[in-house]
Amino acid sequence: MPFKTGRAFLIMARTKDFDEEEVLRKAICIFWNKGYNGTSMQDLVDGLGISRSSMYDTFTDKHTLYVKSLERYQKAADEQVCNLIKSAPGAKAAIKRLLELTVNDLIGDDQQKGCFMVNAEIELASHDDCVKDVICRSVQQMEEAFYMAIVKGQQSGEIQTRQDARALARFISNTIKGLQVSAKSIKERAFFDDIIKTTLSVLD
Amino acid sequence: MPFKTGRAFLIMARTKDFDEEEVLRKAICIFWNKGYNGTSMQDLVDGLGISRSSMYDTFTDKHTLYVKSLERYQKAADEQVCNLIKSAPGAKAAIKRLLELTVNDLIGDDQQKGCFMVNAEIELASHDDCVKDVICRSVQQMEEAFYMAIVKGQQSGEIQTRQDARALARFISNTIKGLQVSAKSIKERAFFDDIIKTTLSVLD
DNA sequence: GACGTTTTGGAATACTCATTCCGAAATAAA
DNA sequence: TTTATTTCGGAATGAGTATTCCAAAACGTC
Repeated sequence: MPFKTGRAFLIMARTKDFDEEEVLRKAICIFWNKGYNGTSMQDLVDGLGISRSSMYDTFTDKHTLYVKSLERYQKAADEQVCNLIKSAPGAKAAIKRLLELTVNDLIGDDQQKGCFMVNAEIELASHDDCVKDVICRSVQQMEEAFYMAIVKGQQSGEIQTRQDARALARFISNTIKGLQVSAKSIKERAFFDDIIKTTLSVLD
Repeated sequence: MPFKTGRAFLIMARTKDFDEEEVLRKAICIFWNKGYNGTSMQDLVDGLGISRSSMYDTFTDKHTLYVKSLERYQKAADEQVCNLIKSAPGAKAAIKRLLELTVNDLIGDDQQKGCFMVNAEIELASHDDCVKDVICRSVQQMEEAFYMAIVKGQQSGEIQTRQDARALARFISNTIKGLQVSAKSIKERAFFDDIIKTTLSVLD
């Protein structure tokens, strides 16, 4: 009972030694690298820098921590994409920059983690409804962001109108997913550049 | 010692109760559905229809069985693609049919297993050199099959020559990988049709 | 500084995992 | 049928798993 009755004054106790957000960032990296089934609670204890009890106390259990990590990653990724699209001079430039940045990040990662969202989709989407929901939200948001950018691009004449904007948005999303898979085993930039170049040609 | 010395006559013993190939087919399905880390030896004992000791006796251990399953799957998939390309009337028709067949298989699978090769690439390629080798061989063979078909298509004037054949082959491979990821959480045909349609438009 | 509460580290628990082992059953040739 | 050998089923092993528990340390308020 943290409150005293009568004169209601709070009795505080020991404060948390760690920053929950920072721990979550570390958890993301671990799950991202080794997957859900590939990560043990011991791995997390070793990597998060907090004790087992603090972990369970703060994040309930492994599954809850995983989903929370995934949601956090999804939110950050979505914001990044939206900001990039907003700040770019036009729709085509936005998509070009996004593809290039994605490949840069993928290639630059020595651990070859790929994309946390894609990794989760492959490992768990068909067996874990909770994870599936996060994935579907992410797919939806991504598609919608591309869709709106492409519609604008088509209105301004920057992007061809032979294909409808929805199809183009899905096509771009699909290309990105493919890149994120290949980055798991391939590191040669030329390989990715070929795909980016060909993909962008569809918009002309 | 199965051989007697002197007059070299073989002494035979009990024969295996199961067909190794058939067991391997079952193993493929189980690993394909649940992944390497998600599959326990108990799952395999239950699913393969042979005893634990027969499993270890025939396939050494879990990892060996997994790699053998993956190799078998890879070989069958490669043959299927090559046959399809050979039998199709032209390069463009071959690629179109391949994309459509792939999506049909993906959507038709109630378990939403996706592609065993892609699943393995995501789960293990960056941590398991043995698996990585199988993946890379598969990627290479697939790209090469597309490359040769596309070169022919370009020579016959069926496929545009603005992009080089290597880039187009990689682009098609990448599209397929994307589809195989999305099939893990999406089942609406329209979604996949949009991507196929847009992808094929690149060849015109 | 003392009290009441929370956090913390690490031991303890209960379970599942991959792998090994062993005795009994099966089989082909002698 | 006997013999030599292998397969087979299931129990046994030992390491690794997620989770719980507890006593001691930490801290804000009194």
